[in-house]
Amino acid sequence: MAIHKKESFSQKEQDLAAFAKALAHPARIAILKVLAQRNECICGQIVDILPLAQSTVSQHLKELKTAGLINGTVDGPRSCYCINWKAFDKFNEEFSFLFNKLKVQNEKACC
Amino acid sequence: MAIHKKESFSQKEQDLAAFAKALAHPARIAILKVLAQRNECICGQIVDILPLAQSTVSQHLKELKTAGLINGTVDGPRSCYCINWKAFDKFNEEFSFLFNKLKVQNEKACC
DNA sequence: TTCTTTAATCGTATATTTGCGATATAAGAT
DNA sequence: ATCTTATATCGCAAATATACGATTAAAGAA
Repeated sequence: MAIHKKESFSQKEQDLAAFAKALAHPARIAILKVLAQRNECICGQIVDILPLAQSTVSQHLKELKTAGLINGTVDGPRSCYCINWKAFDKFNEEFSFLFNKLKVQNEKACC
Repeated sequence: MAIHKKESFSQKEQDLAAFAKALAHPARIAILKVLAQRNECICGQIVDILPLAQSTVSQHLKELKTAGLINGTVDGPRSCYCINWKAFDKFNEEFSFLFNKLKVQNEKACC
C-alpha cells in the first residue's frame, strides 16, 4: 500500500476511527460486555469465558486499554480491568456531534 | 493466525463489530461527514475532497455500502451516495442496549 | 529459596486491510 | 460509431491484525 494516509485526516476523524477500531472485533465487544455486566474482572475470568487462548485475550485487553476504552491495574499476580465510561461518554458525544445533529436537520429523501 | 474465530461469537457481537469496523478508518469517517453535511453526493465530489485516489475512495464507499452504512444508486454515468440513517439508529440502539443501560446501574468505582 | 499462579510479551504464521495504477464498464455527447 | 466522463473492478505491494504456543516476569505460598 506504500504509505498510510491516516495522518492526512483531522485529529477528530482519527480519534473517532481509533475508538471504532477498538470496537471492531467481536472478541473485544464480548470482553466489554463482560466488563459492563460485572463492573470489573481479572484477565483469567475473561479467558474462561471467551473461546480464545490466554495470550490472545491479553492482547485484546491491551488494545482496549491502549485505545482508552478500559482501565487496568495490577493487583498482585493478577490484573483487574474495568470499563472507562468517561471515554465512552466522550466518544458518544463526538459521534452525536458529527452525525446525529446533522441527521435531524436533513434526514431528507435521498438517492 | 491459523483460524479466524469471529464465528464463535454471537451474531449481535459480530454485527456490532462489523458496524464499528466500517467506521474504523478516518477516510470513511470523513466520507460519512461529507455525506451528512450534503445529504447526498456523487463519488467524484468525495474524491475531490479527500486526499486519496479515485480507486481508493471507490473502495471505501463500497465497504460502507456493504456494511449498510450508506445507500448508493447509479444515476447515469455517476453514482449517488447518502447515509443510511436507519442503520445508524439501529446500531445506536444496540450499542446503548449493550453498554449505556448497564452503565447506569453500575458506574461504580473500579480498579 | 523454590514452587505455583497469573498475566504480559515474544516470535511466528496466516489473513485482512489499505492504497494505487491500470483497465473495464456504462452512459451520455458528438 | 467514436469520444468523453464517471465509476467500479483487477492486480499487486506493503502494512496491520489475528491467533497461538512458548517464554518471561512478578508476587504470594510452601
